[in-house]
Amino acid sequence: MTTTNTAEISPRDRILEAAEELFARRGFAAVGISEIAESVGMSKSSLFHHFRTKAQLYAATVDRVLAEVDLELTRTLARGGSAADRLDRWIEVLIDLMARTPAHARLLLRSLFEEDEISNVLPEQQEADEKLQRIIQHANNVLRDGMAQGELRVANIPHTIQTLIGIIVYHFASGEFGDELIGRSIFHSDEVKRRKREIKAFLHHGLVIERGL
Amino acid sequence: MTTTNTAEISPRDRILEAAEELFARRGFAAVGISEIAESVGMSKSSLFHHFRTKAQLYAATVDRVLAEVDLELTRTLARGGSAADRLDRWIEVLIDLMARTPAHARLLLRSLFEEDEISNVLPEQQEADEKLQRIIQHANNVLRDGMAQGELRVANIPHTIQTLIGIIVYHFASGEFGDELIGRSIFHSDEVKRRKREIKAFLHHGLVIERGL
DNA sequence: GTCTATAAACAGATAGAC
DNA sequence: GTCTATCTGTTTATAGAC
Repeated sequence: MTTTNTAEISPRDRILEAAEELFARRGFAAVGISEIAESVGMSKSSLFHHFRTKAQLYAATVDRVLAEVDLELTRTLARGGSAADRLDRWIEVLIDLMARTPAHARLLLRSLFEEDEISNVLPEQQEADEKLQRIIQHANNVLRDGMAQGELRVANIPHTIQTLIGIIVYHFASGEFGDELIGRSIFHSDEVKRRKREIKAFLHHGLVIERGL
Repeated sequence: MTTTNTAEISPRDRILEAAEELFARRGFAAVGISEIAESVGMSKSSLFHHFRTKAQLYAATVDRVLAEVDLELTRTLARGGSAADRLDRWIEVLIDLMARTPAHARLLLRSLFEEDEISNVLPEQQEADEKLQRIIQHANNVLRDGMAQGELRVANIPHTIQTLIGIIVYHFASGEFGDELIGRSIFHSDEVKRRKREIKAFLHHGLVIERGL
């Protein structure tokens, strides 16, 4: 058994994990390299051996999250089914991912609404962008199919995607505010289940009761 | 006519306006005092004459946004009407506010999902918190009334509030990503109208068409 | 691959003149 | 109320030993 034991976590991945936790919570600018190094139990210099700049580390961190999201969504959609079923699974998988790794939700929200905090020409940044495009394309395809086949109400697709992101990603990124509003941790198992039920009910019935019925 | 001419904007407000624009776009940590000072055409020291610390300036900036949101929501809800009508107006007013001042949406989203980036004991922070509580309480009241009177489907109220925030605030805070997804500026007048229509349709009909109908 | 030491730039904040 | 000059600490990043 040499150093290529797959059971051991590489220094690179330990750094990425610590970086995700910190960047997710406080954002790129508020987190120092020394803080990440301390959290992972290394010196700053060792960290710079694995990532040349802070920006590159951040981009790699975001890329890693988007890769996981893209992978799981691609996998569940490949199973096929009706558009309504695939939409259900797209939502379910995304929620499970956010609920399992709270840092993912926050970092994903940051990657959506923070203006490019970093140079924008890093290869890691471009790869992350492509993954984000694929994630959105998945939703696009499902919604298009569902509307074409009469399973979904005809609506503006990009706006519908924004609505889905807002309903799912914002909620699980809302941290202390969300906890206080909901009354307990938004990541509590029962509360995650409740979120799924509430979203499903919203998608099926809306909120306002039609007077004409 | 002395220096108390109300038509002139006070240095304090000019600072707050410049700070909002910068903090909204890049967050507390990424914006330097000198940058704000330069943007407003002052030296750092002059800025420190009006606000003792950067944290206090940030808290005052957030407080100012929440005060405007709270004021407009309180005003529109005071006009009364059915719960469904008041919900419509709560949404309409919030959207108009976000659409009119893009920085508001981003700063509001930050105040919701960023963990207290500042000391948490500043009076400005506490005032902002109270305003946020009032904004949420408005939604709480409207939803409670609507469900009690059969105008709204019975749903979990905190989760419904999270859904409304996600649908409205996240969308208008989504910046470049939103623009790219939608295909033009999310703040374009027609696109804001479309957002209102899409949200209203979602609230009235959901997204999924029931097979049993 | 990890470390100590350090460079170079910049941050928030203060002193004190005008 | 605004300025210039400065203090003090921290930042990202590098040099070079082991």
